[in-house]
Parts: sequence; structure tokens; C-alpha cells
Amino acid sequence: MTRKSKSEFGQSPLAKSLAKSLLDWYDRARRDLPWRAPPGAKPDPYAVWLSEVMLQQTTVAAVKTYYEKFLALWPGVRDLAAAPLDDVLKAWAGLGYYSRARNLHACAQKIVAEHGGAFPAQESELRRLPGVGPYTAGAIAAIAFDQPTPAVDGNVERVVARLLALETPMPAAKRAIFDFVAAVLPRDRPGDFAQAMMDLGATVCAPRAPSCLICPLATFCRARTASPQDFPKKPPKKARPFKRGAAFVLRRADGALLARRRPERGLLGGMTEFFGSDWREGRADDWADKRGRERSPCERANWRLAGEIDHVFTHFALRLTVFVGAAPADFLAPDGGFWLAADELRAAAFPSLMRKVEACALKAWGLPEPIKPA
DNA sequence: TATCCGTGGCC
DNA sequence: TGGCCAAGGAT
Repeated sequence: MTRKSKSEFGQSPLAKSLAKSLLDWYDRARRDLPWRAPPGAKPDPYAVWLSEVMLQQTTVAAVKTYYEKFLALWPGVRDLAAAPLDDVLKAWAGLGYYSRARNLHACAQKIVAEHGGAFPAQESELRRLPGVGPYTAGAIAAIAFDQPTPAVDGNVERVVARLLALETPMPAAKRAIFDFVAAVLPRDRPGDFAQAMMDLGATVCAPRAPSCLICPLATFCRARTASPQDFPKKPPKKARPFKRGAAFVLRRADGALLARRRPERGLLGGMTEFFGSDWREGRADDWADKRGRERSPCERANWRLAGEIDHVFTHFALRLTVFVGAAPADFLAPDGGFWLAADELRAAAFPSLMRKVEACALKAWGLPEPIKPA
């Protein structure tokens, strides 16, 4: 959905001058990234899409290894569409925001089923794909298909908010920022313009300590002479609740661990976890008394305390008390539970939280901690 | 519009 | 039990 914009900036000599300054800088200073086509080469829409989804609210440094892994496992969209969802979740484990992995898989299948295996070039069509929102649709259209479509992410919001010294706080300022980008983006190199804005935001117009002295847009920037780090204006954040819970790691004689699958929706949806209590704010240590123990997956495991682990999610912090136990020889996995063999643990769909629990349990047993997965 | 949804690095 | 931030999307 493109908005009509009649900014006095559009088509103006000033707008053209700004775009030229940015593109000249980009030709000198562009980052070399694994998913980025060399200058002049045609980008692979699959690679652009995959990288853009991974980069949603995620740093470039964190994405790189995952991107390479995914491309090696599934070189094209048909390969990804044909893969079992569980394999995709295992490969995504540790990257966070797991609904992205589920939407990624669903999107690949939709591309194959409804688009003949080729990504559509129009922003309006891209927008209909699962996991593809306003930003990602604009980014794919611009970068992969060179469409003159705004791609407004956090970097661009910051750059524009400073250029205009926008007093309107986020997210109310989104409309004005979108309109500005729509008016300024050049018709000849819209893909490079989109990437240049993001590179500028990532390397020069950084959130704190922006490098205004080397900024190619400094002469256009209203905030430069004031305090650029104060833009964009943002509302204060809510306090983060603190929750507690317990995790029970049950080990079989052959080294297998008891696990289960989390519900498909919600927090860590579809991922693998150890058994445990629910997580509640301000709860007492009620899993340590007799009734609490009865909620463990096995009453005859001689549970003992392994330790505590801390983890911080976006909207709450969590402290988990970890118990370890040994499964009796005749113990059968309860409903919803399954055994993860020792040689399956490294490839399991454990989120980072559960990797912490696992490490805590292994330490309590005196077992060596595995090297970080490749 | 506001809330939910991960993780790791940096200050 | 810090706070902030990162190429946002779904509901």
C-alpha cells in the first residue's frame, strides 16, 4: 500500500542532490555482506528474502552464520518448501523470534504452490506472503527487483528523523518518514538507495555517537547542529516483569534426555524444551515441596538441585531452578514427551533458554559441556 | 494502537 | 532481576 505523497521535497533539486550524495557514498563505502550481490550483478530474490526475514530485529553479526547454513541446506526456495518444518526449526534454533521460521517455511510453500517457485516483483503481492510485512515487502521489491518502493526499517527511521529533526515521537512519525523516503528515492537506483540508507544508519548515523563528521548527508541534516542522538523521539519503555519457574532434566542410563514440544503458537512456539513448571511472576519455590515434585515428569527420579539459570526475553525476565534426575529402568516417557538420544542433542530444536538449562544439567552431572554448535 | 514475540552484544 | 539496541510482523 503506497501512500500518495506530495512533498515539496520530491523531484526538487534538493532531493536529487541528497540521493546523489548518498549513492556516491554507497559506491565507496558499501558493506560487503554475504547476501548482497556484487555491484552491477542481479540479486537472487530468494537470497534477498531469506536475509531480510533473518534480519528482522536481528543483528547482521548474528544472522551471518545462520544465513550461510540455510543457503547450504536449502539453496533454493523449492528446497526449503520441501523440507520438514522441524528441520527448519532446528536450523533456526538460537536465532529467536521463532514465528519467523514458521512463516518462512509457509512462505516458501506458498511461493511454490501459488507463484510457480518465483517471488513476485510487486510490493503489493509480496505483502500477502506470510512473514512479509510493510518493510520486508518494500525491501524485496527495491533490492531484488529494483522497484521504486520505500523500504523503511529502524535505520531509515533514525536517519530521516534526524535529517528532519522530527519532534513527533515514534511510532506516530512513521507516516511522515515514509512520505519523505517516497519523495526522495531516485527512480534510477532504488535498490541501491534502500541499501545505502540502511548502511548509513548502521555505520554512520548510528543510534549513539553518530559520525556526523564523515556523513555524506551532513549538509542536509537539521539535527546535526543540535543533538542528533536525541532523534527519533521514543516513548518510555514499560518495566520488565520477573518470573520464576522450574525445569526438570531427566536422564536415561544411555544418556538420552526427556523432552517435549512446546505449543505451536506463542512463546518459543513449536520449539523443543525440557519438562517444567509454568512461569509465574512473584511465585514461591513451590516446585521444591512435595506437591511441586509431583508435577515433575517422574516421581522416582531422585531429583536434586542442579542450579539456577537466568534468561531475558523481550517482555519479561526469567529465573529457572534446574533439577536433574535419573530415570528408573522401567520408566516410560509420559504423554507428549520423547527421548532425545545423546547424539541427537546437538541438532535439537532447543531455544537458547533450553541450551542454558541443558548446560546447567550437564555440569551438575559432571559431564563435559559440548562445544558451541557450528 | 498496543502488545506479544528472542537473543546477544555493548555501555 | 540493568538498559538499550538490531534490516519487524502478527494480532
